[in-house]
Amino acid sequence: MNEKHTIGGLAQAAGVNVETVRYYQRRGLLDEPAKPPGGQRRYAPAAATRVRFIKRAQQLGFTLEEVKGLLLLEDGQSCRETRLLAEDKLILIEVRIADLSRMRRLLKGLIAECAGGGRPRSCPIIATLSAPQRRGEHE
Amino acid sequence: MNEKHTIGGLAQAAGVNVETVRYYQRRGLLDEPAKPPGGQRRYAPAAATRVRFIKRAQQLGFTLEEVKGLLLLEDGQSCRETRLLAEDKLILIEVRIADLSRMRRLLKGLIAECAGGGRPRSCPIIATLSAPQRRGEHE
DNA sequence: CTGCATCCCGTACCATGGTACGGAGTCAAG
DNA sequence: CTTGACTCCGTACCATGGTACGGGATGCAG
Repeated sequence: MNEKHTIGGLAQAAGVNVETVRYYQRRGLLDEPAKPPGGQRRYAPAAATRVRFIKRAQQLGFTLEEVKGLLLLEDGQSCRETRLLAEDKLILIEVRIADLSRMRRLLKGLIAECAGGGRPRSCPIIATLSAPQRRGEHE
Repeated sequence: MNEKHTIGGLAQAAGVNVETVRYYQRRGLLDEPAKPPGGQRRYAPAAATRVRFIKRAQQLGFTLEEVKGLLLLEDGQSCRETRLLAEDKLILIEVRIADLSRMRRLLKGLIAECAGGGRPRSCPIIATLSAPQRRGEHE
């Protein structure tokens, strides 16, 4: 069961569409194993791992280009530049978390107010969130 | 300076392209003020606020359709259904935060390991992140 | 060795979130 | 009242991240 996959097997193992695998190959996120003369390609189990990683990273909001960068972390031999890359991504993630946390706080407040007494005044979320765009917060 | 804007002024005030404003109108996220017979539309300052809100929400990972939902929080008179909507969005945000937090933890670990001694073994991030996709975590 | 499932590969199409273009109308200064 | 900037509106185009399609080759079961 842990043998080398055909593209279909890989796709299934990784939980994606065959076309998606091909697409990742075209995009350079996954390399295409050499085709045995007049035959079909075979993928090592690691390929499935890689595809799953791509999917996870995407769910966290990275674009395929960014994921490509993340994948250098695995491929690159150079741990040094690799670490810098990871640090960049970390900052990116932290900014996103901070933004979302702010949004969460605001939403919670809104919900509490709404739940409070059903007062007829308009929910304050918009006014709050779109205030003069405090600089340096998520840019 | 706080007068009603033309579409260009609105776009500038909100920090977006004129075409984007039109696009939001087409998408129903912003309503188009009536055009005075044979003239040009004028937008209340609140429109800029709204556009800024849309942009912020997008940066937090909401699609325009979702933002449309969020905007009902402002538009809708009904605080009750509005609250339910907000609660849904809150859950969505919390899931995203949880995912990102996991990613952050992993990246931090990776960076620490890399920084540790420059050992030549491959960075463990990929293996870790793409582990058998523990179910119930971010689905 | 026949037949069905897959693979291969190129090309086309899709949704989302815009951006660009072009011709006609309008507004405001000089 | 001319000129230049802007508006209006429809339509076209763009990038991203895929998905679908179709014809020929291949693989594997019976």
